[in-house]
Amino acid sequence: MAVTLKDVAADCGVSASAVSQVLRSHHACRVSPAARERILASARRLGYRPNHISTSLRRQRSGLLSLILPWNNPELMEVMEQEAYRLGYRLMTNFLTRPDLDREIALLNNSLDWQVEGLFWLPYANLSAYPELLLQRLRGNKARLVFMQRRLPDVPGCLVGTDYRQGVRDAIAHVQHQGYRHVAFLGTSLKFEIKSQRQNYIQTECRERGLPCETILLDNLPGSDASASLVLSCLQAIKMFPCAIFCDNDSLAVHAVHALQKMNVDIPGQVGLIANGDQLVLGHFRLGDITTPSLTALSTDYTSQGRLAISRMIQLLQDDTAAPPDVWLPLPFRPRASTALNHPNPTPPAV
Amino acid sequence: MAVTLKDVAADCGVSASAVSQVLRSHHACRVSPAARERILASARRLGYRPNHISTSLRRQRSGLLSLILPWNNPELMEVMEQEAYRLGYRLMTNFLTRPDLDREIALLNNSLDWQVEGLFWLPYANLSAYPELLLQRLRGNKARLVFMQRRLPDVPGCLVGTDYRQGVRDAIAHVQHQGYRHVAFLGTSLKFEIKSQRQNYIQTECRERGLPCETILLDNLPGSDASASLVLSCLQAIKMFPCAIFCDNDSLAVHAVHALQKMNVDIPGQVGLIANGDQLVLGHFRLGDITTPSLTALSTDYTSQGRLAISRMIQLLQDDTAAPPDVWLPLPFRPRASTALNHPNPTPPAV
DNA sequence: TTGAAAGCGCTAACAA
DNA sequence: TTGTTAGCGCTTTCAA
Repeated sequence: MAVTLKDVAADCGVSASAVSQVLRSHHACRVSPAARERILASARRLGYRPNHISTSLRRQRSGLLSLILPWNNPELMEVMEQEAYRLGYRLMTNFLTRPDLDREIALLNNSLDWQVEGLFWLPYANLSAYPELLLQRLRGNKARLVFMQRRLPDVPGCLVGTDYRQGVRDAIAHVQHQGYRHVAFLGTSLKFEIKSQRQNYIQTECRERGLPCETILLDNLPGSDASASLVLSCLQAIKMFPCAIFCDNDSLAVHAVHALQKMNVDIPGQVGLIANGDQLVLGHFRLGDITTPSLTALSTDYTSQGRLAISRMIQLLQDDTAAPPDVWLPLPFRPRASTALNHPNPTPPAV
Repeated sequence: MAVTLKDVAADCGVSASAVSQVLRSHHACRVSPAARERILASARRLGYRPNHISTSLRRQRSGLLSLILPWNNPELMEVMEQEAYRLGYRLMTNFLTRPDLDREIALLNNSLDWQVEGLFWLPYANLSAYPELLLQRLRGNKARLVFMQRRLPDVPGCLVGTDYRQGVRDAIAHVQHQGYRHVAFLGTSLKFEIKSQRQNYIQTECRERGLPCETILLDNLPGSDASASLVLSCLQAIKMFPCAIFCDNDSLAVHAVHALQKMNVDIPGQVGLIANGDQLVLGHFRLGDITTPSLTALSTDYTSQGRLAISRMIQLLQDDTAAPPDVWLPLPFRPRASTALNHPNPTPPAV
């Protein structure tokens, strides 16, 4: 069906190796100009296209990279895919929207089965959760590994992440300065290391600044009707007003807005809201700019992170020697309306 | 480096083909139980994993599918990837956020070079824009084609789309019933067939219902600061109030909300807003539920569309004979606050 | 300057 | 029940 090297060779009466030389070699031209011309003409006329499967097998080099993340991140996907493509690689992307360890493992194995040259990975679980066989493959020096945000111990590779500590510091300083006298952390109770890390940063920062800090953990991932229980948990946990609630992701923040508004709680007067993520939505807008009130947020710069991850990968791929050092990108803090306190002495809402 | 069939064969003293039989054959067990056990044990112990590149080459069957769309659609990607995976295929996804014909062509060719078995594609340009070589490859009966929303003539394949006609009909009926006396279509002036199709539907429907209808086309894609010019175009085009503006995509709708609010135009009192798309955002929310006011919208059901596209592809892959018929999914209309007119005799805004 | 040959890892037909 | 063989399409020595 498809036109192969052999077809081109037969068409212009040379050997397959000559055709391969002319069509695919970047450096040398050990073929006579005349033959060269004939080969190029034949190839064009027949519509020859190289078969990536066979070149990958022969060269032992697939040109594939794989991205595996525990959530759907269009912004990161887009920039990484484009950068990879620009540099001659093809990125296979997989998002695990819900926690699903089996699928995560299957995807990692499948990627490795496809002989990917590199893997971008934000591991959802801890080291012990992954099968030994998989870890062996990962440790075997074949595929390069760039961890996104969180590294697995004892697995070689470098890391590109976002530095939450400074972001949290900025956020807490801001809300204290605005006059909030209480802080609450609103998260999900999933055992996911990064999340508890953020929680710790917030608690530490509040302690140092003498701000009381409550923690509210929701049992299940917020579905579309989780708002009611959410607002109740929020308000019950709040002892002093005005209170600033740090929502551990954008989704929680939107839920909180809806829920608080339904109960006529004044944002930012009685409750201030800080979102973590501030995702790019529709390619143009940050989530925090779309809601009413607009949401004060820690807005992770996934475009930079993605670009950096790719360049780190290229480094790993090019010289086998030293892994480049981990990078932690700064996390911009964006104050918006949801924490612009203008009630010096607010009254607590009637719960 | 990696453990191959040969390694396993050598390890337990049988031939490679025996190992292949035991490890990879689904049907027969022509190998003695004893040998079988030894092989399985060796494979497990050595951590054998099949090389997808070589099996694909040998079997002439890659198990790859490719999705190429002219915009970033996380919802569609997620459902299609999962469905494909469930059915034993691996989906490679590529989004072209900005119009980029060269990249689109390159991605199509690259997918075919990888010997994908099927291609899901929403062509951005018209037939004549694509090189003849590419069209030949697409017409050659190798890779199956499922067009998303829009088909290219003279290229075999089936289609899965959304039926805008009924959706538009519902929307226009709704705004007329709400009391809007004028309609405006707000779109981008990109030459993209689907868009002008929607525009036509709206104009036709308005004509039949005796509603005057203006068209506003923006020259460039809306960037973050396009709002000002946008609102001006809108308001200048409006001759009668209250006016319902049909925004051809979510992004335009959000821009319109911002712009109109900045100019103190009352939504829905003076201007009603209808969004097309109503994308799922953060996996939980529809865009129209996040904004204030909430946006009346035509909300495309990408989850159904994706699932259907995959099942169509499987049909194409399984029997070569007849292409399944095209499908047009119904397009749910969701009235929300942005068209809930409550001013019977509104005054025009001061422009 | 060229072609023959070997082989990447695997599978499937064939022969033993 | 098994091993041998011949490739899939391509690249890269090696010998002519």
